[in-house]
Amino acid sequence: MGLFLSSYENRLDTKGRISVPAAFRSSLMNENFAGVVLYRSFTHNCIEGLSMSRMEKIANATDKMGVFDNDLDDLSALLFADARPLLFDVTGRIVIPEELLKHANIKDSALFVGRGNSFQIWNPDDFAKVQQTSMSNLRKMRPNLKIAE
Amino acid sequence: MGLFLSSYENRLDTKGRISVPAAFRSSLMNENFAGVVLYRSFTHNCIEGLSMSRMEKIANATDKMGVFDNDLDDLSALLFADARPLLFDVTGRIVIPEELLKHANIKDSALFVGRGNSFQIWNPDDFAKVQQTSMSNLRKMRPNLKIAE
DNA sequence: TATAAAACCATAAAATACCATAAAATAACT
DNA sequence: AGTTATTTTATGGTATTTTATGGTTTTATA
Repeated sequence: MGLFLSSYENRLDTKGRISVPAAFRSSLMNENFAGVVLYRSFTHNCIEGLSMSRMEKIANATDKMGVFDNDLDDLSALLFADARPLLFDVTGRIVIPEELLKHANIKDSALFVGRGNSFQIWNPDDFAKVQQTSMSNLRKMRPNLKIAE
Repeated sequence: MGLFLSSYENRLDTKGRISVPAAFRSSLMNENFAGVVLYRSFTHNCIEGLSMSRMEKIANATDKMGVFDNDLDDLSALLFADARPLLFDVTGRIVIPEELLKHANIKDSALFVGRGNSFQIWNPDDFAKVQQTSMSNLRKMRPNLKIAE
C-alpha cells in the first residue's frame, strides 16, 4: 500500500462534501473498497483515517486476541463502533459525518495530514497550534536541537 | 466478508419489525443465508449478531476442540441453543424475538453497533453508558491516552 | 375460524450518482 | 527557458436512487 505523505487543505461544500487529496487517493489505488475509513481520534481533536484493508487487518488481529485481552477488546469495540466506511464519489469526494466534523472542530475547511500508513484530518488552525506546542516541547526536551526559523 | 462498522439507530414498528442497517446488509451480500443470526450476549445486556457463515465457522472450530474442552463444549451448546436465524424481508427488516428484546431492554428503538466481524444490538441509552465506562477504563490503564475535551 | 406470520404496496427523507466548470498542475512544443 | 496546450483536480449544483418506515392484504397455522 502506498504511503500517505504531505498535507493538503481542502474546502467543504454546503453538502459537507470534501475532496480527498488526489495523492491520498492514488495511495488507495488497488484497494477493493474505493474509499476510506474514518473515526474520531481517541487522543486528539482530529479525525483518523485509514484504508479498509488496514481495518480488516485490525479486525482479524482482535479476533484472535480479543478473548484473552480485555483492554484490546475495549479498544477495538470503541474503534469498530465509531469507524465510518466512506466511499468516494466519482470525483473523489467523501461526506464526513456531522459528529466527526464536530469532534475535530471543522467548519468550512480541513487539513489532510499524511502519517505514513494512515492520515489525519484537522481544523487547519488547530493543527498549526498543536504543531507549535509539540515543536516547543521538543525544544525543551533537547536544548541542543536547533529549530530552523 | 465485509466488516460491520459504525453504529446505526433504527426504530421498531408496532409489529416488532426493524430495519437492519443497509451498510450491515451489504456486508452480508454474498451469503447463502439472506439474514442474520442473533443470540443473547453472555456478558452484556445486549444481542449479539453475526452471519450464518460465521456461525458455521464456530461450529467447525468447536467440533475440532470440543472433545478436549468441556467448557468450550458447554459454551457452544448454549450458543447454538439460543441462536436464532432471522431472514430479511424484502426491505431488509427482521423481527427480533421477544426474549432477545427483553434481554437487551429494547423497547421502541435499537442501536446496531459494528464490532468488525460481528455486531451487537443495544438499547441506545444503555450503550452510551457502557461506552463511557470502557472509555474511562482505557484511560485508567493507559494514563498517556489523552481524551479530547 | 381466529390469530399470527409473511408477503405486498406506498412514501418522505436521506444518501448517492450525475453533469458542468474553473482553477491548478502537468505535458508538449518552440 | 518560456509559452502554449492538455490533463487533472477541486468544487458547485441538480437529478436519481436508496433507505427507513408505515400500512394493508394475503397466506399459513393452530
